[in-house]
Amino acid sequence: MQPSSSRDMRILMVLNSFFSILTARNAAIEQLLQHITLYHSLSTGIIDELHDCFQQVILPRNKHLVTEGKTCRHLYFLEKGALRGSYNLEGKEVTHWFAFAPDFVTSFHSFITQEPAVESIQSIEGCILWTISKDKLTALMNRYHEIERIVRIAYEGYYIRLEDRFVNAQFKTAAERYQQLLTQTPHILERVPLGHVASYLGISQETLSRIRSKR
Amino acid sequence: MQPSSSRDMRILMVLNSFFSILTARNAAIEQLLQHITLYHSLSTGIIDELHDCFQQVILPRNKHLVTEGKTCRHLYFLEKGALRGSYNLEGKEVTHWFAFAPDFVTSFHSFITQEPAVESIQSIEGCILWTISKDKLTALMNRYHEIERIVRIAYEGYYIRLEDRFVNAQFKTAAERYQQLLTQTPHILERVPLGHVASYLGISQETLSRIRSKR
DNA sequence: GTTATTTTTTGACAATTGTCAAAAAGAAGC
DNA sequence: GCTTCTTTTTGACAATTGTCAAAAAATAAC
Repeated sequence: MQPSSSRDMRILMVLNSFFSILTARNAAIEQLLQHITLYHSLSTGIIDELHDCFQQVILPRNKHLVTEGKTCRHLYFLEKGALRGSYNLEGKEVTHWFAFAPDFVTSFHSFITQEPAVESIQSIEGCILWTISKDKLTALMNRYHEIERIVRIAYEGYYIRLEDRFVNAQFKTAAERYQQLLTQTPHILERVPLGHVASYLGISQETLSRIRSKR
Repeated sequence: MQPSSSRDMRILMVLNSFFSILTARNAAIEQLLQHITLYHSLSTGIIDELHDCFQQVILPRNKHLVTEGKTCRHLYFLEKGALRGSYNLEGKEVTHWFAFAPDFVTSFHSFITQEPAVESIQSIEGCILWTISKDKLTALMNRYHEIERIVRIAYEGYYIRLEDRFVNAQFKTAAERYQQLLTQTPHILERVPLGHVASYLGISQETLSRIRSKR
């Protein structure tokens, strides 16, 4: 038995986990920064501010991030994992979107209007998120034209994405929508149970099952 | 016969029409400015710039503003009249939105990405519009944080509007969608032929007719 | 490996909505 | 007024999709 070695070992483990948290933290916010850079370059002053404004959130599987009826005061960056936004429609819970890392997520209607959310957001995998309050984001946008621009550009992208889904929902048949899912976002099928995919496509689970069996 | 009086008359008429154009022009851009103010207040320097950047367009009834396949390089403010955005879906032309003055209009996908438009925009009434090119708008956004902000806020509003329509298209029945049209946007029925309203609601004209007759 | 639990598929039938064709109603031109 | 053109409604039938119930398959728990 070697007490000192055992003690060293424990210290090392503690230090190790400490550093891994730190480095994980840094690596993580780096991912957020890198994602933002896709929209627009960032000046160094702003990078420091962003470090201060975003906080990490760990969300286990099948937990609520946003609950129907409560006002959503935060924007989230999904670094790892997957989420779904769902509606309560006459007692039935329907999925209307999925988010996969890396992406920004919130209950947009509630976040924008600051009215109670009509949708819920819950994790379908264990998630790592970074969150910023609406107040802080607004302050950042007031102070930095650059941030306002990033948010504007982000909205453009989210608008187009939504428009595409609207046109599909309105004018395409169930089979066509499934076909498009297969070609454009096949990863959804690999990470989400079919029941959720069905309501995401706006059809019943049985119909989706039959569409799938026909080829 | 009184030549001088007649000449005076002619001069007066010319002057009159000149002034009426000017005042009409001013009144019109005032409407645009006032509409923008709903999003955010404007400082005086910017107001002058906006006068220079926007140009008036008169569009008679049933004319194209944006044509499928051409890239849309302009944003429009609809001061008077009504427009519809339509898709060519396997030979059939379907309406996916209406715009009524006052509102901003463009083929968003094309305007944002600068790819060829998949939709057309045409007037369903005689229209007065004010147009600004994407280049000029970008320049304005670069120069004025304020303009960037207005655009960002505008996108928020348009996003919410679209989200609402998406949820309806995806999760509500034809009758429910018609009912919502009746309560939320009844003016559409008064200004648009039923065939267009039907595809706007994502149903056939015959089905819409039957829904209407049932109450 | 066996047992529970969850997810997916299948069958039978009903409801909704679409399609095609024709009639009726309304608006516009003369 | 009458005629022409457009818009809206109606009828008959087909196609699509939903609902309920049960079986089969897959996954998780022990």
